[in-house]
Amino acid sequence: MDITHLTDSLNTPQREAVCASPCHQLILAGAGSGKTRVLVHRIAYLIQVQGVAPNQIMAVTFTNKAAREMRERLQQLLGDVGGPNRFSGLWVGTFHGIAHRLLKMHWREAKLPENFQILDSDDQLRVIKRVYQALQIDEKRWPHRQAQYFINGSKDEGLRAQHIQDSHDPYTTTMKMIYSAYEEACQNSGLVDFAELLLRSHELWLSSPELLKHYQDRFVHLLVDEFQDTNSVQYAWLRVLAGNACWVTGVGDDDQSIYGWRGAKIENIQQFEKDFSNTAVTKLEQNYRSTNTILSAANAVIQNNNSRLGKQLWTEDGDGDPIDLYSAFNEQDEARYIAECIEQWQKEGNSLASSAVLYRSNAQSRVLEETFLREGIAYRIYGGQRFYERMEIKNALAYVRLVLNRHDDPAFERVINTPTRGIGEKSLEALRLTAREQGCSLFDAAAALLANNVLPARAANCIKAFLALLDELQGGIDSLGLAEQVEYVINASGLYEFHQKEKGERGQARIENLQELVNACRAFNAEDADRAPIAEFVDNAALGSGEQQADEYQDAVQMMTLHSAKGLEFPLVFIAGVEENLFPHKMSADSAEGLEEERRLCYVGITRAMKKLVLTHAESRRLYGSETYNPLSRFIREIPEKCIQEVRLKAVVTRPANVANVRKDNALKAAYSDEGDGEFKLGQRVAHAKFGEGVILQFEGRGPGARVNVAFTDAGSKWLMMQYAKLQAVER
DNA sequence: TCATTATAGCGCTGT
DNA sequence: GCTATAATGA
Repeated sequence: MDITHLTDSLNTPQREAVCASPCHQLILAGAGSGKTRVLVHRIAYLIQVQGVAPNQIMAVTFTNKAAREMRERLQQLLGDVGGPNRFSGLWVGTFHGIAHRLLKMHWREAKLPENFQILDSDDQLRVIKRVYQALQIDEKRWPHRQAQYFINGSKDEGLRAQHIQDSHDPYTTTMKMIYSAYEEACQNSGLVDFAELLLRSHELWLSSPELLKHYQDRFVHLLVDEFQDTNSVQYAWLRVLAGNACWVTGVGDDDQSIYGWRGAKIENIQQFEKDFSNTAVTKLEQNYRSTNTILSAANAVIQNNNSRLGKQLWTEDGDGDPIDLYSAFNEQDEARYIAECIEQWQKEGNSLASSAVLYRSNAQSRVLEETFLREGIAYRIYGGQRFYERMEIKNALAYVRLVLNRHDDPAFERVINTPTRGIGEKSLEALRLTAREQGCSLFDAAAALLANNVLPARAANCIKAFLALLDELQGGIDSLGLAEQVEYVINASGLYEFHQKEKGERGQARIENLQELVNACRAFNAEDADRAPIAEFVDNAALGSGEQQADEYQDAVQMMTLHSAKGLEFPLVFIAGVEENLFPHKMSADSAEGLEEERRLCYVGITRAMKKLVLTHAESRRLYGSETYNPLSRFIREIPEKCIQEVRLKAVVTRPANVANVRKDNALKAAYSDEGDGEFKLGQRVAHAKFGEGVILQFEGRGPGARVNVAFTDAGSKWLMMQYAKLQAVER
């Protein structure tokens, strides 16, 4: 058989991995070394050359994005070979998605109600808060977040509350108590959080040997992407499923392990070779993505980490452009510089979508966003406040969830008084109390209280009306299509009207989001014929796989955190806020492991860039309300000097830059051309009678009508008319 | 008793 | 900045 289409485009180590005879494989693939390509070609090879049936293969990823990409690339490779269903039965999905699928199919064995719902971390926190109330725990002494962290951390390690060692310290005792009550609350309401999906499906293997046997017999090849991100439960889950007769392929890069805080264990890579005998190890070190300069920087940075398996990326590509380093006065100036560079990039004939701005924390996106908006640069933000996490969307979905499962307490609490219908804290407290005493759901409690006639008339009427509404919703969605169902729920619940009455642009935005939700329903393709599409839609929303937004195809600058950039590549990459306390983040600075993880994150960021990398930092930054002055990130000093060129505005070069070549590139000409009037320059420190001292960021126009943008120390940044502002130059 | 409005406290990364 | 609580008004 002709297999050139599978091997043509591969280098020697890649080809060896793809064409290996059945065996356990560990592929250590550096950034940009063609990891996904190898994985996809390997699957195609198994099917087309080794005759493995598609339904004997499972491929697991971490993000929905990666799963989607793998599916698409498989389709490209195999699509025309054997008709549309050529690889039906092949399982491609995220750990969470596959675990969810298993639990849905085997809910009885997993001891879950058939219509169990997924809890996102927001919902989870709500449940925890309710547990605090029930147990009368002081949230001042034990912050809610701490309990959430404890619960998730325990689950990631495969530990139930009962497995937590009893000890005499109050911390463990309290946490164990909370964990235990939380488990009970979830079980009673049929709720499953993210970590629970994994833990539960692992327990499913252990408690149902015949079920496990079925899947062990079925899957002959197990392929796992981003292996360095697996946590203890995921690894245990894999090992059990693999059994003794399954070939496991792990693909990963220890240098890109950035989810330690979520329980990921790099050690799993080392453990792999011990647990699966005769593992063939392949290293992919040739990089096809970046210039030599970018790779040198990445290699130099990551070399400062101690615990590494050891890899050195190389490329046949030339040196390319140096890495630019821009020192901004503040975050406004930083954003302005980035916007200018992007405009220049676009003028040179590049698309906006070929550029990306990466940052350590989502809070940084706001200033960038405002600047892009002002400059008319289209942008698209990934992550941050996600669509399905918006309040109005969660409210709408809560109604849907209640229709599907009335015992879903978090959903019940969320909407019982949204829109306001006269059921306040007092009534709710009565419901909670009954639910707690009876060990039943809030819904049952409401019904019971009404039946017993123990509520004040007014509250009783309101609750009665709410329950009637639920009935009405349930009746109303029969025989409607998915989108119409959701539309109906939004209208009949009064949510639409509620948000319409909200003042300001906020309400308008929420209405638009709700409409967007209906659109998303319309575009949704249900896959599981056995389930109501609406139920599947809600689960999908909770698992975050509906992440596509409306403007997906618009040409726009891509903005995201460094974490969510993993696996992506862009010709032009900005990393903003390369400062101590921000990157590396101050929360990670006190531990060696924390710092090494930050460094790996930096490595991930650098290696996203194909042609050009720009690093920016701000000398002063307004963060969380107060002004901060952060020194340059240590990571910058770890990059060889020859790779970097410092870009500074002429106006503020008061001391010689310590890097040889200070460049006057095209992007900066725009800045030079508007140098302003006479004594005032960009970066000039000025004083204003009312606003105090500040720094000039930008000029617009000339003569008496000219305007100037000044970032004031106390008053924030303002646009002022030159002729009225009466600015005084301040000598530094 | 509930709804609305003003103020204090807290903040990383994400399935 | 946003959310959770406290104080105020209906």
